[in-house]
Amino acid sequence: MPELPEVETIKRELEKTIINKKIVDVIVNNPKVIKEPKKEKFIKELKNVKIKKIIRKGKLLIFKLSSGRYWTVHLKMTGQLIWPGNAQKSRVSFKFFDGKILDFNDLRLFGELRIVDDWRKLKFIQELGPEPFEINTTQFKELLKKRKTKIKVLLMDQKFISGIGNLYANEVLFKTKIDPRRQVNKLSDKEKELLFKEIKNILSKAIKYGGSSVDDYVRVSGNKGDYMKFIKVYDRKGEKCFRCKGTIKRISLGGRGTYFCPKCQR
DNA sequence: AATGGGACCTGCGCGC
DNA sequence: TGCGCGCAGGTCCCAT
Repeated sequence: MPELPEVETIKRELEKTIINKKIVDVIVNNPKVIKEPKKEKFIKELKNVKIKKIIRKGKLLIFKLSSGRYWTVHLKMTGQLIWPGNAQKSRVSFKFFDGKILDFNDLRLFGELRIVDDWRKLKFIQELGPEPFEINTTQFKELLKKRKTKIKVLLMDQKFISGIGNLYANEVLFKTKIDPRRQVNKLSDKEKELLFKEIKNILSKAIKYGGSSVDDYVRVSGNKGDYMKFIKVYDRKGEKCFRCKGTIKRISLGGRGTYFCPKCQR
């Protein structure tokens, strides 16, 4: 599932391929992923404009166009951006002046494409919490104050902090030996500091290795990310804990699969 | 504010 | 072997 490191990887790779290139055609194989404006207008907005800049905010990719408007892409769970593509199994494809194609694939059709005047006005963006890299420890601890929910649910809440999804929430809590069910207000100062440090460490390392290819995520090239080999708990139900030889357990928190070691995560 | 549920989708893996 | 069901998770939305 694409989280901050995966989306950042895609952003960096696309910066090497489509910046300053003109889109000459848009092929829509399934209009469902186009959220605004309607298909015809969407195509018109992208035809004969260049991609000037790529921005990432949380898990959202934003392309600044030469028209001054913005094209946004949310990959949700199964979205992929592939270069060069072929428009064969894509939902929408973008043909550039040199004949090369960027594919937007999305098996489960949850992805969202938009053209907007200003991405900063999107409701999703306005409500988005800060990224871990935009705040310091003091601010992180301040955000946690007065919250009483389970720590794992809060880490995945994009309105609280943006960029962390299910996989990295599980990994960060394993690394810090914190039980995902712990109430936020019961965490010690030391635990909060450690948590914040490891959020940044793990996300940075995942970016360095090009993200984690679980489920459908792949890099722009179609290759898998390399962070897989560092994953300690995600999807390891019933297997031995790498740290204490306990058994990894799977429970549901916030409606999501939660993996942890009940023996060493307290 | 917290919690839990369903909705959106499709392919895969499990159990019978 | 084959079929049907539950599950996967990012986000929104609703009820309590």
